Amino acid sequence: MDTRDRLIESTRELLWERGYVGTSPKAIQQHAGAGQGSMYHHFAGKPELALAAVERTAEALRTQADAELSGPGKASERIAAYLHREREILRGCQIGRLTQDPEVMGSPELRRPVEETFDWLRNRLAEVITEGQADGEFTGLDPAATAATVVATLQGGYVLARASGASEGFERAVEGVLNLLVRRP
Amino acid sequence: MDTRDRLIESTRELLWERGYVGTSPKAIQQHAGAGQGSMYHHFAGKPELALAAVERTAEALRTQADAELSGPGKASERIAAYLHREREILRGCQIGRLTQDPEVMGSPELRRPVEETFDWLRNRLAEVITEGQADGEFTGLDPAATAATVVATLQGGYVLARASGASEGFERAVEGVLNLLVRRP
DNA sequence: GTCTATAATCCGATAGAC
DNA sequence: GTCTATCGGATTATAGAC
Repeated sequence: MDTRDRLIESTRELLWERGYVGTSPKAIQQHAGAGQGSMYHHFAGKPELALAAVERTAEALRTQADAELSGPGKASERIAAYLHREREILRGCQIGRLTQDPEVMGSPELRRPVEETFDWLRNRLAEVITEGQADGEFTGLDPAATAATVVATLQGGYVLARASGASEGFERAVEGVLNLLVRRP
Repeated sequence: MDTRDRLIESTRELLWERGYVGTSPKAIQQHAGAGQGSMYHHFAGKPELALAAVERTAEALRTQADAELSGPGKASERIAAYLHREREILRGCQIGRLTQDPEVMGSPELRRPVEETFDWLRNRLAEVITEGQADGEFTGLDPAATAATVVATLQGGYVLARASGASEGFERAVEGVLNLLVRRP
């Protein structure tokens, strides 16, 4: 991994941990083992570096999600697999946390990959729900609204877990939405 | 409103907008129309002022939520009223946003009111769900898990709305979870 | 490409006059 | 109580040597 790559990876890590406002160029340089001159040779400044990091993270998240959602099994099984995927729950969502950052949301460039990621995820989940309905699952549900609920449960599950410092809140929320989706009396 | 109060209210506003890391004492002073000496006369520093602000916000949130959840109507109607309450959706949740702040979560004092707020809300919602089950609603659902899902949907709804810069994502998520809860075929 | 030096500004806080 | 002055350190760069 060359210096440019280490800078991007360090930025991804620090954005996840501390957000954009809380991440300084100096901290990135130290984490990457690079000097100031090196960072400013590869990137014009903090915003450009953050954009490279966010875009890489967004693509990784999409790839991971699609692996579960386009895998084998019934629609409900694929959604359950996605929700139960191994996650670093207490660290939160790498993309979702950026929505709390005023400087990210205030920059159209930095915000675009965040918006696109959630748009993609909601659409993909709605497709899977529609596929399930063709098999007799999820009867009577609106795919778009239900997809939004599933994504929101995930994002909110991270909030509950971080609030209590334990993953239990996340797991309860996921258990609850799966019961609502699948075990419909 | 005296100076001390204006400092607390300004801190509440800025914590909501920019979080703890993104809020400087200087910004608080300017927002409150107070000088440095004035702020440091009333509070030992930024952490003490933030604690006063967070505690006041937590209590306000609890009071608001309890007004809907302990109001008139069936359990499902009270939950719907709570979810449909007027909110400044694009500004996000004043308490939930703090879970993304590493310095808040790293301070046991600042984190306690955040954790207590979510504990209280989950418990209160679980009680309401249990009341509904006594009336034949929510059959077959686990109250604790379902309560976690409802709270997570709200918190995640804010994330979806902020990601797209429009409240539609929030409203979809709420619509989806209410359909799952109430219109159970 | 990477390094060190330098700089203007801001940060969180203290001191002391009024 | 509130104000201004001041502080040491961090931030976000730029300049220029190597």
